[in-house]
Amino acid sequence: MSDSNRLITNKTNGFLGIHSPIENSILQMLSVDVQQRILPYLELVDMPLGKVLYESGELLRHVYFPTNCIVSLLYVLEDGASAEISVVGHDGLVGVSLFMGGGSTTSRAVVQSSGFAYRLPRLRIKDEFNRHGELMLLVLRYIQSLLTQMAQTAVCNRHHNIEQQLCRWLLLSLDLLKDNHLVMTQELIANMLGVRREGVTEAAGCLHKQGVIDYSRGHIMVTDRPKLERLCCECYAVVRAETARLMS
Amino acid sequence: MSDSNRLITNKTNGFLGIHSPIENSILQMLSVDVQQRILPYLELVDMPLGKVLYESGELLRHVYFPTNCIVSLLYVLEDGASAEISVVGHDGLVGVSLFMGGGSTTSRAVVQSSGFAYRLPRLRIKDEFNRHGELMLLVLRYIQSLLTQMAQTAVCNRHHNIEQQLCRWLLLSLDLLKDNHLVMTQELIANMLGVRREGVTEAAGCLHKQGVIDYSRGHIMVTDRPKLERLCCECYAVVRAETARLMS
DNA sequence: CAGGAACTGTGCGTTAACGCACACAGATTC
DNA sequence: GAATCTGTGTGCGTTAACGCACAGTTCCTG
Repeated sequence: MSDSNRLITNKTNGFLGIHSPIENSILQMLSVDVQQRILPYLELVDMPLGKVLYESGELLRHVYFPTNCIVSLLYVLEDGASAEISVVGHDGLVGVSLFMGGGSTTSRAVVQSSGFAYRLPRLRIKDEFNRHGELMLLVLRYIQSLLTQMAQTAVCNRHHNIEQQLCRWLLLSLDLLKDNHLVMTQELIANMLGVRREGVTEAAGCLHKQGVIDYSRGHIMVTDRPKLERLCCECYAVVRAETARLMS
Repeated sequence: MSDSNRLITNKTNGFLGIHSPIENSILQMLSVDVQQRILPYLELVDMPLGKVLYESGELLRHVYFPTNCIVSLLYVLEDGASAEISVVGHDGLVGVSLFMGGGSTTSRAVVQSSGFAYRLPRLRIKDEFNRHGELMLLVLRYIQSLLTQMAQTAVCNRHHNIEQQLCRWLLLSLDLLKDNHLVMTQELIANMLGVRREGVTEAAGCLHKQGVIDYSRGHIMVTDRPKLERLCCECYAVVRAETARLMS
């Protein structure tokens, strides 16, 4: 893991120059006023694959605004079984429980796709939230979209098969990336979906046969997105529409 | 349904006298100041079994503070399949999306156990929320406990069997009632859990054989709660602990 | 009190996902 | 280029839940 981290850092350092906080939708939607208040405290951080932003029950120290990375919120059971309940990218932020008074959650936040994020110390973001201005309104709306995503995931877990869920997962991830290329093993996807690795292999095989995706050894390319959407259950469209309504 | 509604109303009218807003934890936790502001607009409403407070996508007109009733938040799929993602009683409120700016959610709220609730018109509660005082802080903490409950439900759906989930459901419902008696058919429980009615029948039969519950025709009595907790998956305890931490 | 509705019990065959074991192939290391 | 590691493919038997059909039982209603 440490080797791949170093690799990612080296490879991506070159992009530091083009990075800007406005690559995150929430930061971008703030007025110049607010931006000027928080910009001095924003810190650009590397988000290598597998990095854990916080563990269940742990006090949150920062709120993260992803730019080109993806973060998964995972619930892990005592026996190690897990399930992803939400996925956050440039359209959101990680650490909502800071705003709600809990200071911690029962979930774990893990980087699912490497990249960068801006982060702000706990106290700074709380100060801004406590002005009860734009940031608060935005965050509240974002929390509602989070609720929607979690609820839809719960129903999807219950009623839809692995292939449908894989489609949903691919589409949600794809929306957070610039291209149609995912760096992700089937093993990790299985952890996210809370199913067996073999189940993902089979589902991915089906999608490949139908000409929807290509993949090999930790790389997935979506080659026919429209078809992917047709094969998917309704859950993706519901989440997408509600998120658009709330965050537009 | 209309007949049973009338019956419930008649039976419970006698209790109207002892009803008070402070039977709802959130209303009770508010200072006299806030209470005095909102009390004039609080309306005691009958909550008969099956009453729908709002449908998916519908604009919310009131926020409800249950006293002795239980409300389920259900997600319903296009094909009619459903799953309960949260259950609300005297410890919470129904209609959080009013506070978050959405005005509606993709879920449906249904009375799962008849009783009463106090409700407040949309604009009144928004006014109070916008003072950014106690009510806001309480609501935010409540929203976080809701997030926890939803997430745990999602994981439980994925990894635990029907019997364990039934135990969780029974315990969560029991905590919201004064006694150990539930008025609920296996058919309805199946809808909540998103499983077959026969599956619930089988699980309930197992619990009965083990001396944990008695039931017949829409009535369930929990006779050995400690044992019920032992048979349950961890999900109940996690939710309960986190709710206690947040709302104490 | 007869008829019907609502609720629960039971017994199939079917299916999706599981757990496990192992084979195979691309990538990395020495 | 041999050894090794990581990621993927595959083939079992097993299991939990499903879908369906129907029987039995209690309760309500006319």
